[in-house]
Formats: sequence, C-alpha cells, structure tokens
Amino acid sequence: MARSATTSDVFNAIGDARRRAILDELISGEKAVAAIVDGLALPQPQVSKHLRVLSDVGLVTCRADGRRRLYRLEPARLAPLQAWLAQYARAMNARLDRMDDYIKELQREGDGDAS
Amino acid sequence: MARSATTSDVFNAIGDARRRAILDELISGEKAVAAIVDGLALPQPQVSKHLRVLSDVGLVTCRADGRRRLYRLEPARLAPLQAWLAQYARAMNARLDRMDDYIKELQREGDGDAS
DNA sequence: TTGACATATCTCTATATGGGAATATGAACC
DNA sequence: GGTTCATATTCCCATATAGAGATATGTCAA
Repeated sequence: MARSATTSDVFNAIGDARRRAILDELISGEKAVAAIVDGLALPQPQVSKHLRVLSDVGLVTCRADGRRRLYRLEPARLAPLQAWLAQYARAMNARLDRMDDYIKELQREGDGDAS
Repeated sequence: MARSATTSDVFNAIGDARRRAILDELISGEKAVAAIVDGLALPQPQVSKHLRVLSDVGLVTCRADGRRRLYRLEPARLAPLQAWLAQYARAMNARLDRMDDYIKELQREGDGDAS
C-alpha cells in the first residue's frame, strides 16, 4: 500500500508546510481565499486544494460572503495534537526542562518557521 | 512534484500512525527492535524502516547493546510541534476554553488513540 | 570457523499525493 | 441574458512513499 491519506487526520493534514502556512495566515482572523493567495504567493488552485484538506479535517471552516468565501481557523481541532504531546510531557518530566530550553531557543532564533 | 519527504521534518515524521505507535512504545523507556515488533505486531523490516525515519528526524536515538539496538525517545525533538501549537494557543485565548474541553473529552474517551 | 540470533537494507509494486494548467461553478452587476 | 470577479474542480504527471518479501550485515556463542 501507499502512504496514508492526508485527509485521514489532523496529524497528516499539518504535515505539509504550505498547509501550516495557510493556518498561520488565519491566526489573525477570517480571511478570503484571495487574501491567503496574496499573503503566501501561491497559485489560487493550490490554496483552494489545501483549504479543502484542512476543511475535511475540520481545521478550518468556511462561510460565504458575497462571491467570496471566508475561511476561519478552528483551533479546537488541534486538540488531538495537544493531547498527544501531553502524553509525552507527562511521561517525560525528567527531560522536560531540556525540552523547554529547546522551545525557547527555537522561539528566540526563528519565528514563523516552526519546522 | 510529489509529496514532501517524511524525513524533512518532525511534522511529517509523526504524520504516520505507525510511527506514532512506535514512539508511544518508547515512552516507557528504551526498547530493542524486537520488543517494538512484538508490541505492535508489525513486520520487523517495517519497524526498522520507520525507526530510520524517526532517527533521521532525531525523534529517537539508537545505542548498541550486544547484537541488539536499543532505541530511545528524544522528546526534546517534539519541541517544534509544541512551539507551533503554542502560537495558536497564544493567538486564540478567546477559544482556548473550548479547546481545553475538547482535549479533556478526548482524554476521557479514547486513551492511547490520540488521532 | 560455523551457526544462531538481531537488525538493517534492497527490490518491487500500488497508491496518494503536490503542483501546474485549464476549466467549471457561482455570485454580483450591467 | 451577458460579463466579470472569486473560488473550486478536473486532468495530468512526477515522485515519495508504505508495505511485502528476500536478503545482507553484524554480533555473539561454541
């Protein structure tokens, strides 16, 4: 068999850097597709396709505004990720401090680049 | 072009449910490949391949013990994920309560199944 | 050295994708 | 209706897998 489908779950959906970029765009609030296209300098069809994937997983929702579609982030859907990470945090208290250092380091140097 | 490589970053690496299962196995501590194979009932070559991916990304490290290889989790490498999520938590305080509810709900029903 | 055990790698196939380009759908306005 | 703008969908291709199976590599024991 092949790779599992991106639409299967949140973990796969956020695996793509572009999709993360789109989500990042939406942090500041609802946006139309064109705004995302402008912000990321990606072809419109690609943005639409990625939005579809994100939508299938529930990470974004869409509402019509005239002939535009306004997309909005659904941060609650990131919960599975958060929950998964929490398992590790719980089980690994011993190394958490080191993890925190790493986080701070990342936040200091890069900014939007969370990869 | 095709999909981006799984080895490119942590986000892709944990996109695969089997790889998450392997990481979950390692939460309890260092384990040999055979132990993981037994625990997950996966073919040994698959486990080795997934371990390779996880290793490339730094999520696990390996040390030799006789003819066995003991793999160990490197939770610090989950930091990019944590940092990425933190962005959303920061920007979305308004909806955080709802997110917390979702998390608690997930933790209540499923347990290991964080997908 | 020979043999047994533990793990890694190689080969092969099917499949799901990501990106590009063209086009279809849909809404507002004349 | 016809036109224009905004977004979604379809077609096509190159590619990176995941999984299966066979085999190579490496380590210890006798």
